[in-house]
Amino acid sequence: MTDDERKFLEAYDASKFAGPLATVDMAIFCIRDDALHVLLIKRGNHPDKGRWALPGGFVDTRRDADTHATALRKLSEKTGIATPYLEQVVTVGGSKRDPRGWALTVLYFALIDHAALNPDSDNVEDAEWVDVHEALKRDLAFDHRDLLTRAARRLGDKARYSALPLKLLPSEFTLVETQRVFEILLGSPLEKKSFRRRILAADIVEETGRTRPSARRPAQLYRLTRDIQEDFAFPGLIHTKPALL
Amino acid sequence: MTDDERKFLEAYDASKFAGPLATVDMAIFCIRDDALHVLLIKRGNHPDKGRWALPGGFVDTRRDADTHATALRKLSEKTGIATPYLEQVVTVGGSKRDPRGWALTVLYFALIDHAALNPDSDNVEDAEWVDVHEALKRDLAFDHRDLLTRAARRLGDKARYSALPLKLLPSEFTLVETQRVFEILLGSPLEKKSFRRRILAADIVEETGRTRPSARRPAQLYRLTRDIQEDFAFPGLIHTKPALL
DNA sequence: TGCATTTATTGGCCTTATGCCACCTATAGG
DNA sequence: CCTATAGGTGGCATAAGGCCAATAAATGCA
Repeated sequence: MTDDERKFLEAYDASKFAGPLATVDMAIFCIRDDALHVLLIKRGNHPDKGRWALPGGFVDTRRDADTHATALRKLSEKTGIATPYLEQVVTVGGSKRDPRGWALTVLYFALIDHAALNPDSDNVEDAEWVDVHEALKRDLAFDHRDLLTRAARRLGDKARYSALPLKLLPSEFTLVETQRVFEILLGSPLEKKSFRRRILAADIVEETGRTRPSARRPAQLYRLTRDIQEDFAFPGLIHTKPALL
Repeated sequence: MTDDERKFLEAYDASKFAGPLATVDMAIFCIRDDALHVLLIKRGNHPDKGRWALPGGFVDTRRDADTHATALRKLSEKTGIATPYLEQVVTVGGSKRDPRGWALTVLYFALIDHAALNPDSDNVEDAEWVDVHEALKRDLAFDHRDLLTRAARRLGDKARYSALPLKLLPSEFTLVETQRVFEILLGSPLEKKSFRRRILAADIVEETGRTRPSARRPAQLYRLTRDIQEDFAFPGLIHTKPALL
C-alpha cells in the first residue's frame, strides 16, 4: 500500500455513505408428508409484525465474516443444523420492498433432511413448516412471496439437471425414496427404470449393503459416493422434456 | 398499515444502522478475435488506484430503483449499450475484500455483440477489452479476479445446457459462427452435424433467407425465434460429457 | 407350509438421439 | 471451366431412453 493510499483510507469514513439496509433471508426446505415444505417464522417486530416470513435478519458486520456466515448463523438459530447444503439464490435490492428504506437482501436456500431436526422444534409457536404451495398462498411479509418463488424455482430447475435433491434425504436412502423426491420437485412422475439407470450410471451413489426394513420386500440402502457441492451438475438424471422458457 | 406500525416507522432511523458498503460490479463479455473478452477499467481513485478492475460502482439509493437499474446504468456508462443480456451471478460480501470496510457487491455479467460497440470506445485510455484468460492473469483490484472467475464459469456452465451464448452474436448469425462461440466458451471442439441437429431441433432459430457474403460458399443467416430470457435452458445443445464437479 | 399381496428390482425390446465422417454444394479466382 | 475452400447433408452404427412385463423378497393368513 502506498502512502497516498494509506492517507486516503485514514480520511475515509464509510459511515458518511448511507448504504442500503443489508439482510440475509433464507428458504429452508425439507421433504415432509410427501411434499416440499419450507420453514416460516411469524414476525415479532415491526414492520409487518405478525405476518409470516422467511427466516432472516440483518448482516452483522461485526460478527459475520461474510454473507455465508450470516446465513449459517440464521440457519443454526432456527433449526440447530450446522452443516446443511446452502446455496445463494439471488440478491434483491430496491427502494420499495421494505418501508424502512432502500433494502438489499441476499436470498439463500438450505436443504435439510427433515428427520435430522429436533422434533421439539415442531411445537414452537412462531415457527412452522409449511407446504410450499400453501406458503405461496399466504400473505407473506415484505416481498417474501417473490423470494420464496425464486428459491423454489431454483430448486425445481436443479432437479432437472443435477443431483442436488439428494441433499433432502438422510445419509442413507433408497432409490425409490430418491425418485419420489425428484417427482415432488418436478411435479410429475418419472419412469422407474430410466431413473435408476441414470442415477446408477452417474456413479454418485453406492450400495451400503443394508436394507430399509419394511412390511414388503425391503429396499436397498444407498449412500453418496462423494459430497455434493454447489453447482454440481450433470445431464440426464431426469428424462423430462426441456423447459424451453 | 396500523397506527402502531406507522409510529414505529416514524421513529425508525435507518442511518443509525451502519450497513455494509453496497456496490454492483459487472463482467461485460463479448467475443472478439475468436476469443472471449471482458471489459476492464483502470481505477482512477483510491483504493487500488491504477489497478485494472471490473466496471462497477456504488448503488445509488436515490437514483437506482433496484440493483438491476444500477447494473444497467453502469453498463450504459461504459459501453453505451442499453439493452444487453444481463444476469446476476452472485453476491459477495465480507470484511476483507475492501479496505474501506465490510463491503457487499452484487456481481452481474452482460453479454454483448462486439460489433454493436462504438468503435471509438477502443481508444479509451482507461478501458480495455481483454482476453479473459489474459485478464485472469492480471493483478486485478480487490477480489475482482475471483469475481471474474465466477462470472466466466457461470457463462461456461450455461453454454453446456442453455442457448445463452447466442446473446454474444449479432441479431443475424450463421450456424458456423454459433458453433464457434460455443466452442470458445466450452474450450473444446464440437461435432458439426450434432450441433446443427440440436440447435435446429430446439426450434430457437430460424432462417432469414439472407446469406453472409463470403469468398466461399455463403452461409445461411439465422435469427432468434424468441427472446432469450434469464434461466432459459434446455438440454442437449451440446454433446460434451457431464461436468460432474 | 403354501399362497396372495405388495413393493423392490431387473430384463429386454423398440424407438430416438448422437457420434462419425464421407460426400455434395456454392462461391471466388485463376 | 477447374480448383480450392468453407458451408451443409446423408446415412449408418451405436448409445441412450421409454415402456412395461417378469422376477424377487417380505408379511400375514388360509
